[in-house]
Amino acid sequence: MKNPFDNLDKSLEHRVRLQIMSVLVTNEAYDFNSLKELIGVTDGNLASHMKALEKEKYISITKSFADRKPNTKYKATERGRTSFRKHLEALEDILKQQKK
Amino acid sequence: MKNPFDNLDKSLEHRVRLQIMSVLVTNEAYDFNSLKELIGVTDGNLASHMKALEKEKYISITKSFADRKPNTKYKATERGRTSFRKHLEALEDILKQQKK
DNA sequence: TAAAAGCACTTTGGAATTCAAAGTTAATTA
DNA sequence: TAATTAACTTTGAATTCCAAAGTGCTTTTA
Repeated sequence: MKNPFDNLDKSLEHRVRLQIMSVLVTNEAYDFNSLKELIGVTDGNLASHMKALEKEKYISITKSFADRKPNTKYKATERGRTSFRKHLEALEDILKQQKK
Repeated sequence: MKNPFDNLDKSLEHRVRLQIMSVLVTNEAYDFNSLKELIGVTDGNLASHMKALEKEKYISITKSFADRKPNTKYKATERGRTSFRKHLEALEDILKQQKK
């Protein structure tokens, strides 16, 4: 096995972004405020992490008005799902390596 | 299950330090230069990561002269092993959560 | 014995990352 | 039209990270 540490994804090494992707991969979609509450970060901070993930094309954004309020929904893209899975696989390999 | 993301260890979120601990937990001891080669970092960079781990009391250091050259050996402390294991457990929980 | 070399740092300076807080914009409600 | 709310963007500061240069100690070489 190649060195699994080399397969870690830089964008997903940060705890907050890992958690965001974790939520978006298991949920069809998730909105800004729910994500903010779940993760416990400020709105500005969340927005900037979302921007980083968007830049990587790991997520897509849909803006609308729901209940007459602005509502932003995020989804994981296929690319995002693949990268997330690979990152988890690298983590799994690290775990396996440890148990030997 | 509590939120596994809260159980991640700040000191072990960095790729290099995670790899260092991974090596030290599976090997009785490891010296500076072997670690440096294995991980592929500069000596100064490695030294500063080691210092961070030492500050957390995750590793212990033994200096000596071997083959008439200075030789620094690192070991994982019990505290380091425990923290490392807990970090991996948190990662495992995250992985499990994903597979549900 | 003086100079050179090697190891393991420490220091320095700069770049990148992260964060909270404040400011901004667009749409809606009063 | 003023106030409110969501979802940002900007700002400024703190922290982290890194390579490169410099240092101290010991051994080797000349």
